[in-house]
Parts: sequence; C-alpha cells; structure tokens
Amino acid sequence: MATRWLSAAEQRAWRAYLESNKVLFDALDRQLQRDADMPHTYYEILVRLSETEGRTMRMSELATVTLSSRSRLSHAVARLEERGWVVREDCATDRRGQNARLTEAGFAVLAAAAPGHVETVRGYVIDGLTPEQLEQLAEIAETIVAKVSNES
Amino acid sequence: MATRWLSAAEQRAWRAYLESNKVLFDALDRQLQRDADMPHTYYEILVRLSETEGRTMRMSELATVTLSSRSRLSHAVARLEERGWVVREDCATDRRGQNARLTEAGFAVLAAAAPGHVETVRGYVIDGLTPEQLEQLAEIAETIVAKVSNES
DNA sequence: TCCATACAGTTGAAAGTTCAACCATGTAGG
DNA sequence: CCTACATGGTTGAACTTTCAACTGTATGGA
Repeated sequence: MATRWLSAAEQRAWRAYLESNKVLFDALDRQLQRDADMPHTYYEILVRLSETEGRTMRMSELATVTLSSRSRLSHAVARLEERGWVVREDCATDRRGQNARLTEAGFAVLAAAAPGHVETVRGYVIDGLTPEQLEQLAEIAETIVAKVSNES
Repeated sequence: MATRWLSAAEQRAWRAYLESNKVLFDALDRQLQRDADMPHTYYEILVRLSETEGRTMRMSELATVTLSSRSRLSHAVARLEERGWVVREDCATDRRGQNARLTEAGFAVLAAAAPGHVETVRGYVIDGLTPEQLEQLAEIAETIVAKVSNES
C-alpha cells in the first residue's frame, strides 16, 4: 500500500511539535543541571517520592510512575543514593522488593530546586499560553498517550 | 517573591505534555531502532540531508537545523560515516569547513525507513487528532519555541 | 603586517540510557 | 511437593549525549 505522506498542514504541526520538544527539554535540562545539578529525569524521581506517603515507593512502582524502565530507574537511584538524596531499603512484605525513600537531604534539595524549576516551566510554557490552549494541549497530549499505549 | 505553583488545570496540561513526550519519543525511538537500526536523531540528520540540494550541508548548518550541538552532530556523523551512509568532505570556500553528504547507500536506507516511520507517526499522533487539533498543536508548539528562544 | 578574537569542527572523558542476561523470590498447576 | 513460569530488581556492556578543552582557519582592527 502506498505511503500516506504528511500533508503540508500535518508536516507543519509535526515539525513544530518536534522542535518545541527538543528546544524545551534541552532548556529544562540545562536549567536543572545548572541550578540543581541533576537532569530532569532525576528531578521527577524526587518529585514522585516527595508526593508519596512516607516519601517511599517500591522500585517497580516508581519506575511505572516516572515512565522509565526498571534498568534506568535502578541506575538512576544508584546515583541518587551516592549523593545521599535517596536510600534503598528492603521491602518487608516481599523479599524480592526494594523501597526507595527520599531522605531529608533529598527533600531539601528538591525544595530548593522546585521554585526555580516551576518559574522556568511557567516562562517557557504555561504563562505564554491561554487557558484554552492549555486545555487543548492537555487533550492532545492525552490522546497521544492513549494511542501510544494501545498500539504498542 | 512567593513561588507561583501550578494550578490544577496547569498541572494537568503540564503533566500530560510531559507524559506524551516521554511515551511518544520512546516509542518512536524503539520503532526506528527496530526497523532501521538508528535513533530518531540520526534519522533526522538523514532527512535533512536528503532534502537539500546535492544532499550536502555544512556541518554547522546541519547542527542548526537538527537542533543539535556541534559536538553531538560531530559524533553522530562519525557513526553515520562508519556505516557508509554519510561522507565528510572538505569545504571548497572555507578551509575550516566540512560538508556532510548523504551517500546513495544512506539515501537508500532512508527511503526504506521512511514509510514505516511515517505510518508510526500517523498512528500515534496525526490520525488520532482532528485538523483543528493539529492546528492548535502547531500554534502551541510555535509559541513554546518562540518563548524558549527568546528567554534563554 | 600583526594581533586579538571569533568561528568551524573535533576529541576524550564523564554521565545517562538501553539492551540483554542474570539472580532471587513469589505463585499457580499438576 | 515440585516444577514451571512470572515478577522484582540489578548488572555490565554498548551506545548516545554533554561538557570542556583543543586545533586550525578566518576576520577586523591597530
């Protein structure tokens, strides 16, 4: 079957989306690297832990919510542990399991990094869009997530 | 000044956007890695070269249009050259310069990979959105690009 | 002409991610 | 009970990206 290439309008949307992703996440990574000495992925791990009861989560659950592979998370938590921001503890109910817990030091680092990061996100994305556009963005993104999750 | 945290609606949009990016680009990278044995970044390099007169471009210009650092591009082109998909040639008018040229083999690889990739992009993004949503996405993405480009 | 500086591009090391292989523990079926 | 399989998590190697340092070439004044 013949390939259905993208129309001009489709190309415009797709390339703009590609470009916005690249420049935005490059910029966010640089901001976090500069101000908090960590990549965005690690920041998200700390955020998720901080939002959980006891600031503790099973490794596999943490991998799921941060959308990362077990392997990636394992390596990442190893680095975070070296810095003293997270500790790993055996799980009481499943001897295979490990819990990752955010330490006080890790929480302090996150608390110090968060305001600057939120300001950056506002400056680059949120404040430049209308409430309608934010709503549109949410719907579009949720549609994409649903498609990717179903088809693969 | 007090941090202006994100409202619920803002959080929804922001997190959905983060999630869609991660799952989408993970999926695209896996598709290209599986079907064409290259990451999305390399695919874009080949695409840009293929669209240029003579399938040739200065390294620095190629870095600009692919939104990558000189260093990244240099490493990437080195890998592509090892595979015989690209060659580097001295620039006639500027002895500092290098031209990257897409080889016939590289063009053939791209031609083989493109239909599957476009189908994947359609399946995950384009076909799931209405024309209005594509237009909205383009506008939103262009706004983000403008913001990031100006503020940093 | 000479100098300082900017530009083009590469390099190697450090950091992050992926992939496949692996160990250990849990669980379901015969 | 015991076997087979699934789950939870880690590891090391290969690969990509980043960062800073570096080479070589162009350019704009004094």
